[in-house]
Amino acid sequence: MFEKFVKEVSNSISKALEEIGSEIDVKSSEELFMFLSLEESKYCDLASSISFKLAKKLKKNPMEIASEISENMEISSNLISSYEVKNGYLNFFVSEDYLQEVLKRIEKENEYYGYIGRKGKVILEHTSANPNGPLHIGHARNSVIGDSLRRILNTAGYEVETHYYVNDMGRQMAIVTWGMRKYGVKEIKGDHAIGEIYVRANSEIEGNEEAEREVNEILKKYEEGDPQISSELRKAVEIALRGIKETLEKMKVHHDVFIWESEFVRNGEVERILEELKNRCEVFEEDGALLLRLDDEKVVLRRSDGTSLYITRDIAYHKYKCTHSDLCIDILGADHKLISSQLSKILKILGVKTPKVVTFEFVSLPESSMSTRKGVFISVDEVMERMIERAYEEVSSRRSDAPEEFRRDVAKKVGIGAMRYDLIRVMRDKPMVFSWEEALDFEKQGAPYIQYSHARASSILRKAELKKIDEVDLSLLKEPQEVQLIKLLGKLPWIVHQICETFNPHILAGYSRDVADLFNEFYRDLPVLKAEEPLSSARLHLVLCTKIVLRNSLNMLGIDAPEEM
RNA sequence: GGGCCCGUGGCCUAGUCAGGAUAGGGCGGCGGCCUUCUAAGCCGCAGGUCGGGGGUUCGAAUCCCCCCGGGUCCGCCA
Repeated sequence: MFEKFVKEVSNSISKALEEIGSEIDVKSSEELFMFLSLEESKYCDLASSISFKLAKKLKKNPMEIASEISENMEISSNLISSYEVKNGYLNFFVSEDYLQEVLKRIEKENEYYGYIGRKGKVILEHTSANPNGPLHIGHARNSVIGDSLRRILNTAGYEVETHYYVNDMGRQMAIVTWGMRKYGVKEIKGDHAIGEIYVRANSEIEGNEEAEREVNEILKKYEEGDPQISSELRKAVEIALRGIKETLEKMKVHHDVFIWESEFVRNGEVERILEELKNRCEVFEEDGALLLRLDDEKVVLRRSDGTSLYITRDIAYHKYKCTHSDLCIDILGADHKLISSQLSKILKILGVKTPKVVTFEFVSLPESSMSTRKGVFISVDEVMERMIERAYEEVSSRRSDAPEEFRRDVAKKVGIGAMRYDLIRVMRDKPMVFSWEEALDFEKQGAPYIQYSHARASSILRKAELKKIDEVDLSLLKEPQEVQLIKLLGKLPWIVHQICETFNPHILAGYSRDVADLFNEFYRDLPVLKAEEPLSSARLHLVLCTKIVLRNSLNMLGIDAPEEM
């Protein structure tokens, strides 16, 4: 609803500007938003500092300009109640109609509230960790950003297809295959079993020329399609992948397609792309390898032994993704920035649309960065297990009367939710340091806090009978706690919009916490069930709307919203 | 050496893209609130050179330049 309000305010200011004779030509509402210098403000519901902007141009006092605009402004929208000029700002206020519209819309749209009419197909690739060990907490950041974006974009209206790109052709899988022959596979969760082999094989291979040669041989034979090697290597990938999938499922992370890298070699696409590149740009040989010149850097496209490289196969994969979608998104660690910019340059040469690359900084340990190869990492499995355990202790102490099954269920929802929330709440560009103390602290404002607010709202609704919204006098909701809460509830679609523009899902984490905050204040100060009619009924609808917004927000973050906890 | 990112009270963090009205939160600390809808909650107090220095501007956490600290990339690895 807030988007509508923004639009109405924009229109009013634009018209006033036209009256004054200021020339503007802005098409989209986003441009208008920027041009009119609209900002959310604590002094009003929407402020414009346009007069400051124009002051320079018109060589006039901002105050004068503001009053001039204000005098020429006409409000035709029922969503705007009033406006004022203050300190040079144009301050707009939302109307009572607006507040009621918010509540009605939320109930009407219910689980779809947050939809903003986006259209088109999105292919979103995320996680894509090499199947050479278990997912660690750094991979989890990728998964959580990717999966939250999938849910948010989907709510916005996009058709989203998520991909996990399985790197079965890399050197690391050859190393695993080599190690698997030597040590066999332990009877533990597949990804952990493969991880152990990988670490052990790596340390043994290092500096061992004989072993290095054997690994290269495995790689070459796999690419050639040698049946024996292929079946061994594929088996290793499958074992690891089975474990990874189990972990992802527990995290509530969903992938629609798992696509194997080798596919693009087998179907001849890699070869076709090399041919096309030869025709389109400067490709040359050096010591038997095939290279491409990009600006002042050189990119190797094929090894001297004839095998392909990651980037070459990635070109083929991206050609597929970008031609089969309206928007192609990659969620990648910040270390991939260079290679993805090279990839985009090559795609441009091929005349293919380029992907939107969404990067995130690493999660490290207090003492070092993580390394699958060295076996230095904290697995997501371990984090989930300990967080669920912690949550279980918590429910058990708070709800000692509740049945075991209930406590287990809540512990799982809270534990996983807390982990996801902690990974999503921080802006992607910021490096994070993982600490157990921090992870296991459920006292801070995190997922459990928001889930708890949802449970409180649910609890009230369980105890009351709800009248139809049209039969309730919503104008009774006048207390500041109520009004503020309603205003915030009205902003969910706006939040979704912002995330679609920036791919910054942490905005939603902050928003849902703010909703919980205001709801808790409302909850403390104003009785619902014990209020008199018809006020009680009106408040009940506010509780329902809050519940819907909290639930939808949590859903978009992949966090369960328990009815009771 | 070059590129990219980050640097906000003891700790974590929002705000930075699109410069504006007293820099928002949280954790930890201190002090309060359970005979009222779930206290995983609420209220109050203490705590800030927005890494440093220049510059642009009526106005800078936000834009530009330099420097410092941390991360990361610059392979016939992925």
